[in-house]
Amino acid sequence: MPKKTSPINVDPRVRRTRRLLREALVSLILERDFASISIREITERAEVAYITFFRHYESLDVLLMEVLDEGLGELMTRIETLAKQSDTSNLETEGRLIFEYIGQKADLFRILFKSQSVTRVRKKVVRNIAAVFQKSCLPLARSGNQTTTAMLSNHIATSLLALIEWWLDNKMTPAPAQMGRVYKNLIIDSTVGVVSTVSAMS
Amino acid sequence: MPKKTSPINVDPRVRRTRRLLREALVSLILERDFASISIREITERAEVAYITFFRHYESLDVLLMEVLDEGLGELMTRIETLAKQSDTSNLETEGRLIFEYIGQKADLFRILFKSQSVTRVRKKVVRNIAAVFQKSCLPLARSGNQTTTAMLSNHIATSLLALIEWWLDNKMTPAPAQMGRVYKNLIIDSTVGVVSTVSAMS
DNA sequence: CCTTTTTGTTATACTATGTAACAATTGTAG
DNA sequence: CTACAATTGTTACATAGTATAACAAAAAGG
Repeated sequence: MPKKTSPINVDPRVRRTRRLLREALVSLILERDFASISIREITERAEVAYITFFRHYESLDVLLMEVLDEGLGELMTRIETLAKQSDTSNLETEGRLIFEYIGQKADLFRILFKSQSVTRVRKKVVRNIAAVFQKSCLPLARSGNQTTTAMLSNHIATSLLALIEWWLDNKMTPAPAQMGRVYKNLIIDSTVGVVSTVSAMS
Repeated sequence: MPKKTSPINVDPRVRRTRRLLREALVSLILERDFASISIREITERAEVAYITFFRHYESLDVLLMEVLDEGLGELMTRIETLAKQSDTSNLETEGRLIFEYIGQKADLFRILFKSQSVTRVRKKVVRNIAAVFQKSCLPLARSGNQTTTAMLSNHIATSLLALIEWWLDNKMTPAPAQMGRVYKNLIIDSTVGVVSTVSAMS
């Protein structure tokens, strides 16, 4: 197995520097606007030389991407198992698990939604989630129309993200168990319920 | 009637300058990223002195706000009439009118969704739309729970915006008439349908 | 312990923001 | 038409951030 995929052979100084820069960006972005954060400020908080930043990242956006990728990968795998559920009770349970997970990594998701100038990242996340539902969610695939399935999976993806964002803004109430029910009823069931109606379009 | 609300008494040079700056920003933002656009570039394209920008706007964001406010006001009034519809056929018709209107002012809405660093503007728009539905959409108000109505109106607002964004990205197909039906079935009816189920939460 | 790699220090070029003083132009009122 | 007022243009300058380079210092690895 190749060692390049899981870089454990990295110089400890490099690991330390990159970790310090990530942590500095996270702590800053939770304080104020992403747009107002400079590379100088990040390196100062990380207690690292200014030029060191450019030895690891070509831009601020790349660092932000790395920070988000830290946790979004796990979210995607959870959403995949979510999308494959067809049983009613499992659907609700998996919905609960998603919101419990988000509650644990709340800081990370606050960054995803809060940081301005990451519309691009958000769109990418929406596309990924929509693709997962388009593949895995069987009731949607049953409607022959290509445009319809694309539109409905986009609806599910954006609705899920919007629900997560609202939940974070609403101090994470109601509890995850109730949010799991909301996910099932409001997002999945109601969308699946209109497949036959909407897919009758030309 | 006060003249301050509709400033017709403005110096024609001021009107001209502000119009040139708005047009320059719009043409630039449709070409590339908002983040990469500088004030210098805007003033050059507008054929206006650099310092003149600061005589009218305190920042680039303020100019962007003015550009968006040009057209979003009309959208909001249309959405208000949309939210008040309870008749089934009217719901579909008003949905069609919304998408016809968006098709006409497509450039403006592309700016709303495309321009990075306007997450703040987007959130504000969502809040405004959600407030309209929370007030006007009677079936939602029937559920006593305050949290539920806030969540559902947020769901409608974000779903509508996401559907508009998807429609613009999809080259404005299907036609507005079909999108009107989608609006009715996917966003309104399915949301109203789960009110009783979801509002049974604590 | 010696070599390699990484990091820190310092200097520099470049670009953009934002302000100020003064001249030139344009609009307006008499 | 003229004189006054307001706006705009020109030039200069202070500040801040990006990005790169050369060389010294420190840390990692054999």
